[in-house]
Parts: sequence; C-alpha cells; structure tokens
Amino acid sequence: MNMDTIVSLAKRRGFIFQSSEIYGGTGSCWDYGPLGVELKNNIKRVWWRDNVHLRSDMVGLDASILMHPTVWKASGHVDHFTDPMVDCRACKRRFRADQLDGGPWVHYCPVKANNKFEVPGGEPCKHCGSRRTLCPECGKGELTAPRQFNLMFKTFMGPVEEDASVTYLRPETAQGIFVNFDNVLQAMRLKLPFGIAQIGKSFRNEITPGNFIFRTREFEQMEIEYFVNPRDSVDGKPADEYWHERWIEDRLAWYGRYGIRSDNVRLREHGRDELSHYAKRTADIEYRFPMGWSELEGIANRTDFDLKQHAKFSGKSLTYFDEERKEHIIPYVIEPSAGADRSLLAFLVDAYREEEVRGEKRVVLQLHPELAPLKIAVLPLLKKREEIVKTAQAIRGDLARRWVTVYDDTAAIGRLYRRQDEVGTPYCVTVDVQTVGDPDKGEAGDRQVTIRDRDSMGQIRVAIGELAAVFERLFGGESWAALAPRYPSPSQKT
RNA sequence: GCGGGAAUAGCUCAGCGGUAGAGCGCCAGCCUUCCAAGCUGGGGGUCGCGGGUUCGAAUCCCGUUUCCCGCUCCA
Repeated sequence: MNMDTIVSLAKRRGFIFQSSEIYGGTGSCWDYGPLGVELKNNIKRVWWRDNVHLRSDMVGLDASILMHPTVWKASGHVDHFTDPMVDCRACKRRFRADQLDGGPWVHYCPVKANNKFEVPGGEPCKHCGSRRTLCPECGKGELTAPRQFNLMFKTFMGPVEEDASVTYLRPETAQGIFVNFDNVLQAMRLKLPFGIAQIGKSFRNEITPGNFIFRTREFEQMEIEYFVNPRDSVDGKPADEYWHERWIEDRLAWYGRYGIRSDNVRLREHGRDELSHYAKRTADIEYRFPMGWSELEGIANRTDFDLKQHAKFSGKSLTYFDEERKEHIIPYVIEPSAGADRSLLAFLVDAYREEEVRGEKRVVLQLHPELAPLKIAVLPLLKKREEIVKTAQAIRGDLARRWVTVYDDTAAIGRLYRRQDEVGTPYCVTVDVQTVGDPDKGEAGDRQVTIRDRDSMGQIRVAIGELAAVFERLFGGESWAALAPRYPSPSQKT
C-alpha cells in the first residue's frame, strides 16, 4: 500500500486533482473533484452532526477568514508562529535556529588533539572553554544566517497596498471562536461547560508541504473550543483535565465509528518540551499513513491563554460569571482540532482494499456508508431492453430524493459493479428481465430488483416498492448480515 | 532552502539521435440474463516548459518549473 496508488485512484475516479494542473500544477494545492467533494462534505457533515447537533452543550460558528490584524498579535502568531531556519554548509542538515543551543553538540577540541566529543546542550567545552559556533551534528560546517519567515500568509485589505491595511489569512480557525466567545455566550445564554465548533479553511506557508493532501498550504480544519470552569471539579479532577480526557476518548472513538481500523490509529502524548506556548497538555491522534505515523488531530488544553490575550489586546472583558461562587472567571479551553483533508486521506487509505475474486483483482473502497460519495447505483442488466432501462431510471429518480444515486449502463454488469466498488458505493440495484417481464414470452414482471452489497458481494431480491424502506434500514445502521437473510436471493445462472 | 530521484495518452509504463508506442481505462456499435467476457471501430500526447548542439532531439547539453523521497513540520 503506497501513496501513489491512492493518488492515482483519486485522480482517475474524480476524487482529487492537482490544482492548476494544466499550468503544470501549483505546489501543495489540490482540488476536490466530483466524488472528492461528496466525500469531504460527508466527513464534515457527520463531524458537525456528532459534535454539534447530537450534543446539548455545543453550538456552531462560521467566522471570516480575514480578521483584524491585532488578532494575530494577541494570539502570538505574529511573534511565535515562525521557524527561523539555518543550514549547515558542510553536511547540509537544517536546524531551527531557536532550538540550536538547547541540544548537545559535536566538538573538535583544539586543546585536546584528535579528540572529537559531544558537549551537553548549552554548555561550553570543558577543555578549551569555547562555545558552539559550528554545526551541532557534524561539528565542521558553518551555519547560514537564520532565515526568519512567518508561516502566515500576509495579504492586504483594500485595493491600496498600504501598511495600515496589512492582515493575514488565518492560520487556524480557533481565533475566530475566541474573538466571538462573548458574542456567543450572550446570544445563546450558555452555561459552562460548553463548546463552539467551526469548520473552515486555514492557511500556512509551510516550509515543506507534501505527502499528497497531508500537508498543504491551504487546508480545512474542524475545530472545537470547549470552555470549562477550571475551578469546578468533575470525578475528583479539575474540570479542564476531566474534559480533556473525555474529548480525547470521544475523538478517538469517532474515527473508529466511521471505519478507521483500530490498529491504524494511536494516541501520542506531547512531551513537555514540545508543548506549544499556550498548552498545558496536548495529545495527538495519529494515523498510520503510507509515509508513517502522522498527526490526524491534536487535542490541546489551551488553558485561559487565548481569552486572556484577547482581553488584554482588545480591552474587553472576556469573562464568565460563575453564579454559584458569585465571581467572574476566565474559562479554560479544550481544543480538539482535526484536519478535514487529513481525515479524508485517512478514511480513503483505510478503506482501500485489493481482493482476489475469481482470479481477478478487485479494488474496493470499503468506506463507511455515511461517508461514501455515492450511496446507490442503479444498473440495468440489459440496456437494449427499453423497459429495463426505463424502470432503472425511474428507480434512480426516486431514490435520488433521499440518497445520492447514480445510473450507469455503459458496460456489462460485472464491470459496472467493479466501477462502483472502486469508488466505494455501498449498494447497487440491478433491474433485469424478471423485473419487467418478457413480452415475447408473455411473461409479466415480478417488479422485484436485486440489491448487491459492496463488501460481501451478496445479493437479495426486493420489491421496487420496498426499496426505500430497505435502504432506510441499511443506511440507518442495520448491517447487511442481519438484513439479507430475511430476503430471498436471486436465482442466478452461471 | 539543501541533497537524491522523476516528468512521454485518463492510469501504469516502454522508446534513449532518424515519421510518437503498448497494456489497462474511456467512447460508439454488435453481442451478452448478475461480478473488470468477446468482436469491430474510435477519440486522445506540440514527449513539463525555455534555450542550445545537430541535417534531424522524447532521446545529448544548459536553464527552469512541478512532483516524489529525506532534513524540517504538528490540522
């Protein structure tokens, strides 16, 4: 299983195209094709449903991408969201300038001949007293001057490029939530703990984008800011720590619910040294991508950092009145921040299977039915029989009001099934001669059709009038294995 | 940004100085009563782009862009 297989399938079947491909492509940008946009919308929809609609303590928000520039001063992005890089001229290794002095370094001591050794981080050499000036890895090369660049896209508000109108494309959706904290609190009369969810585009000038849609400069986030009263305690724990645990469990379970195999996800706790400036604790949900374990979602305890910062910079009070204690407090916030594009990639990779069926390779995307871009394909067994085609198209029109349903008659039935398998369509409906009857033989149709299951390739016979009810059950969560035995299987000729 | 690899049809790739190819896919027709069947026909590429060498360049040289793998990253 490698990424190229997925990239190729994604392009060939209309999931993901490279941006501006006819101009040679543009670095790190990707476009979602007809099936890709369905899949992505489905992911966002179930995320929203599960995290907003099904909970009584969550509300939604859609903030603008362009915000007041001071937002990014307050959030720390202008000052901290930079990676000053230096390169070793000898060994070509690259380092972050701000992390150079902390680590141990290789030293060729001029006092002790032939003595190459490692000096602990931040300390001078015991023998000659010199400090590190060369590359810490090879000890030989000079380092280039640090190149300071901010990871935010700078842009200009208004038609004239004046300094006063400089702002940024947001590097995270979170700040849109923090600056609206008080608006939402007032408008919705909320009580802690409660959360605000948002899905939207963010932009980062990544130094090295890559790995298909994994790291791109324009990407979509699905973020939650869950506000808690740090003075409360739940189950003997401070509320922020309790809710942090809860969100970690919930979010991990969410990926499993939509089909990600448990072997392919894991939790990774951040070490103290890698915590962001605002975080008290962070845990990542990682997925085993073709290129290795990588982050799918980060769940951070951001404490009261953001609300405090925005209160300070805006001069507005961003507090919550604790009725019991009769005091104003600044809530702590738990942030489950997921990548929509990364989730999509994980769902795609995880669903991809190659099977052998009758000596032939079958490629099948075993996407969860709720995520599958197409839900049902209606196929005529014979496209020469007008009655079959008419019936199939009528069924498609009927089912399409409720599920994304397509009709295809451009190949033999076997090929049509495989096409649908390759894009993960959970069910196919096939109309045959029995359905409509054979006037030449004076036979009347039985008005039944075949439903074929993607994963098992099993088939059942169902009356046309009963189709919607059967699909209601299948898409409502009833398994094929439970439902199929209650229906006859079609009489097949081989 | 540095090092390494690559760029030819929708996809996978062959061709490596002498008129652009294959398999698969796609489209049309015939055939076909349930799992990538068969037959016939068809569309589709100024060989990433720009220069150079040459009688002649997909092929050799230089530059450039994009992609992939590392360094880095954290949705």
